[in-house]
Amino acid sequence: MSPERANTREALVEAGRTLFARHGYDGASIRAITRRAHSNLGAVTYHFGSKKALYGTVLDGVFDPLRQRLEPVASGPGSPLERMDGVVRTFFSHLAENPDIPQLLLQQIAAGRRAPTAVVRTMRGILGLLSTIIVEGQQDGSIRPGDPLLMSLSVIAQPVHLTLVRPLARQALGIDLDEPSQRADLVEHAVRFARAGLSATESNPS
Amino acid sequence: MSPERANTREALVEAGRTLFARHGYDGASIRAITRRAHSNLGAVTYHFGSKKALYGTVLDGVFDPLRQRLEPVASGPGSPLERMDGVVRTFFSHLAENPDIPQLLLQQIAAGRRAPTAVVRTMRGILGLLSTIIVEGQQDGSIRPGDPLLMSLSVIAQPVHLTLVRPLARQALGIDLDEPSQRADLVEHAVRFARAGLSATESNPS
DNA sequence: GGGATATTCATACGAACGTATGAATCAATC
DNA sequence: GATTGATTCATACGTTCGTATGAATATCCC
Repeated sequence: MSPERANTREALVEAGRTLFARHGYDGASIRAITRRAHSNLGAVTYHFGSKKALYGTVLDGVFDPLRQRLEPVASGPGSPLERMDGVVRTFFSHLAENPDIPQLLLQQIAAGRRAPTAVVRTMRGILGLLSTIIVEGQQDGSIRPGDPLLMSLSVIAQPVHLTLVRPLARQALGIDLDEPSQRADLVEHAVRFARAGLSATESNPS
Repeated sequence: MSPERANTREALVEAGRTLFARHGYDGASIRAITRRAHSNLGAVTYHFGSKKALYGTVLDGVFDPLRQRLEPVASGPGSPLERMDGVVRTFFSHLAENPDIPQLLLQQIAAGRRAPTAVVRTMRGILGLLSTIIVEGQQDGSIRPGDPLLMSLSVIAQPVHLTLVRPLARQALGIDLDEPSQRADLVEHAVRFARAGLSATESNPS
């Protein structure tokens, strides 16, 4: 018997993660998911009760670790700007190591449906971490004034947007941001851009 | 007779724009589109030949005007940084006046399929405009060194990402970025963030 | 006003969808 | 080794999908 058959439930979650990310909730059929998991059409109904329940399980397993990984970086040692650099780098790394995450997030936004709790929880958590750093930096004078929440959104936009737009950039511009050296340049650029966007410089209009 | 019945083709494009934006290509059924256009199931096949052809027509009519509107702003008078501010503001305005655009772009990226020519053309055009400004600013010393293409992507990320993430922000954070005063703050923030991310010195005129 | 053309409309087809059902098979306990 | 519960599997149901077809109706030109 095949080795992965040992845990059908796990195989379904993994196949679901890949296919939900690739084709969205509606676009990923139970037939395709069970086929990819080397399982049977009835397996999703049996193990999860419904397609939607499988989707929720997939999201829980994918989004929570992201927040957990950013947390120590954000509240660790270093100046606010240094910690912010770390968050951006870690964000990039995590998205690169888990390519399904940005896709799932994208599919979720595109669907326009009410976001599952895992997504909301993660978003609140991450923006909270960043806002805390920014407020701290504003207090010690290293970060310029401004709404911490909006600034956090702009910072997050760097790794998220640049990761999401990758396939389009490849097709429209012919640049492959997955290629390691280009990717390193991309991360360095994003860190610098975010830092420049935040840091308090000599003069600032208020 | 109903007044809109005068031009079925137009009504189909409009209904298609709304529903493709709202539900994606696969999610917007011909039945829903023709129903919304107060037309008949066969109308899409008759006027466009296929669903895909209607989709292409919708994208052409939506993306080309964006580039055309940004062009005079980018190549108009003013310093590079000032023109960049103008581009960001104009981008926000255009997205706000045409709420289907970010949705359509999002659906397109989410689908992961090869992007239609209208999308590719618009993306190339806009990034070309921004890169030109940035190169110019780097030559006159007002914009810091760096890959002009990556910098352009980071600038674009501000209006695009902040517009796309709006519904999620409302649900997860309880902030309504559509509300006029909040929206004005958002635009001002994005302009400042982009400028700070680009500018070589801390010079902040006005 | 009548004949040609353009457009609308009702209907049909095969395919794919999520889910339900019940039999077949496996695993563990006694 | 039989029994029991967990899991797998084949199959069926009703719905919706994109497209095709041909009749019905509207529009236009002479």
